[in-house]
Amino acid sequence: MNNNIIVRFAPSPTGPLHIGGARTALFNWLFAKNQGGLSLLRIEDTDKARSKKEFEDQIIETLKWLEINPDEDPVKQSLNINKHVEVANNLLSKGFAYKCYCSYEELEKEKELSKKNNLPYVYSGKCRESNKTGSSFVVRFKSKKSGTTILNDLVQGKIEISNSTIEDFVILRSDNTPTYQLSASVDDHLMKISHVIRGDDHKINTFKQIQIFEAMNWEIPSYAHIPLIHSMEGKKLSKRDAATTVEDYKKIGILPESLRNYLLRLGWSYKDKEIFTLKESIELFNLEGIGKSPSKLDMDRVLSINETYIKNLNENTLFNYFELYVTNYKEKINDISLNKIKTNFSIFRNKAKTLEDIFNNAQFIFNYKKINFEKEINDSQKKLLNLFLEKIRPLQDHEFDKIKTIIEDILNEKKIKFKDFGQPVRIVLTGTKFAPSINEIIVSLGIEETKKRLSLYL
RNA sequence: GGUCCCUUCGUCUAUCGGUUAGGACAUGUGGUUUUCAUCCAUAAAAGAGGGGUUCGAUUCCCCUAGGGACCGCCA
Repeated sequence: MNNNIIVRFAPSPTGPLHIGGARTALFNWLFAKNQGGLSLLRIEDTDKARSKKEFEDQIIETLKWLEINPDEDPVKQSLNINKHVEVANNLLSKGFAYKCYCSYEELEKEKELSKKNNLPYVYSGKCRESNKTGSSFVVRFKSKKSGTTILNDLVQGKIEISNSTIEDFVILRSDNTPTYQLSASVDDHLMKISHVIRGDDHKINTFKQIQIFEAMNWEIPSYAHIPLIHSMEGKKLSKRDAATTVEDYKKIGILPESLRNYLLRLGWSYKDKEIFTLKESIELFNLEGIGKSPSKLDMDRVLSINETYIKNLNENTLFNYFELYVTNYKEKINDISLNKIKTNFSIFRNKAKTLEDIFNNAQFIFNYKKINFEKEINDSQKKLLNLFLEKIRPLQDHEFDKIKTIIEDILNEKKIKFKDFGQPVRIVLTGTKFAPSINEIIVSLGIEETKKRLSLYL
């Protein structure tokens, strides 16, 4: 165990876990596992208005589903607020921060003015030197005004920024609560985080947080900013886009290992390898393999990878997934039908891309409806069905192997092709043209049910 | 608008100065098949543009163009 390597995934519980967050969590977790370090989960719930317990639970639950399990119990940032305030006051007394009495209206005016003049808005910092007092104030960090700061990002490489572009950011709100910049810095320090792996959208924040670290004389962690996941339109993924939350994928029957595998290969690669077991991904993952450009979500690829896992997973494991999926997202299947599905599971899984496909493929077992007879079946087909029924009437469930001969006899007798026989039988037995082979249908239904369904039409 | 980042087939990506620029998904075609699917084979498909450096650039540098992120008392 390498105790020097500690990473964290720090979502805010303001919505369900989305796909970008899941990937960040995965990369953090894989990095820690690969390095023999520690992977922690910190719930950033300092925004009281938007944070919800249900989302916190949802995020933890979803990570569990993906088998991205933190090495320690989740930490709630809100429980640490006293420490954050303490640091703010410390900064204040050391002269690294100051009280700002500017009113909301005052700042709005400044913003408007710079917008009008087409200038970038940066807080003027006028309260730094003024002796203004008042009842309401925020605490701002004294950002460096000159020089440049270099961030050696583990993914992006060297990033140099002019300090003057970083404003005196707020670290304590007027209600004396800490802002994100402060809380994140303090907690990263307290939790001894060695590597901060997060989305690219945090890059500017890093320059702010580094200054807090420097002021407090804390050791600065390493940073890795991973490119964002874009929608098909090439924009940052938003709630409006389709399939943005992990739940969206769960709902259509994507397996956790498939989603993990897909997410791993989205923005990271190892040679030509596409399919990674969990063990392999831990062994092979590294920050160097992360690309620099944002990548787009591709549902076709998700489905394709899922199909690979559906085809290759051990049958019991897959059936357990299926059962769980049905209880969570579909109407209950009665025990007899479920058992039929289980004993003939390979029939249904072989033509499925998702668990939902398996469910749909097996529908004819538990959700059989008599079809519009007149429309689909003509008289000669009806005679065929009758003949077939008569021939299989004496059969028992263990005599499936005789069906093949019976069908061959009928084909010879009537001098027809299999298609002419198969089509009506398939429709009558399943209610759809797209179903497994006749043999498989009969085996999965059982002889009695087959007879029953055939006689419905005679 | 300012700051920063990015740019190889439609998509995810390989290439760490010399390759017929490779793979996967999707797509087209053909074959297997008891419908549908699977499976197999095969095809088409890419270095944004312009300058350098170099014997040689997709690869290194610069410019242009395009795209993106950030610019909250949200995180």
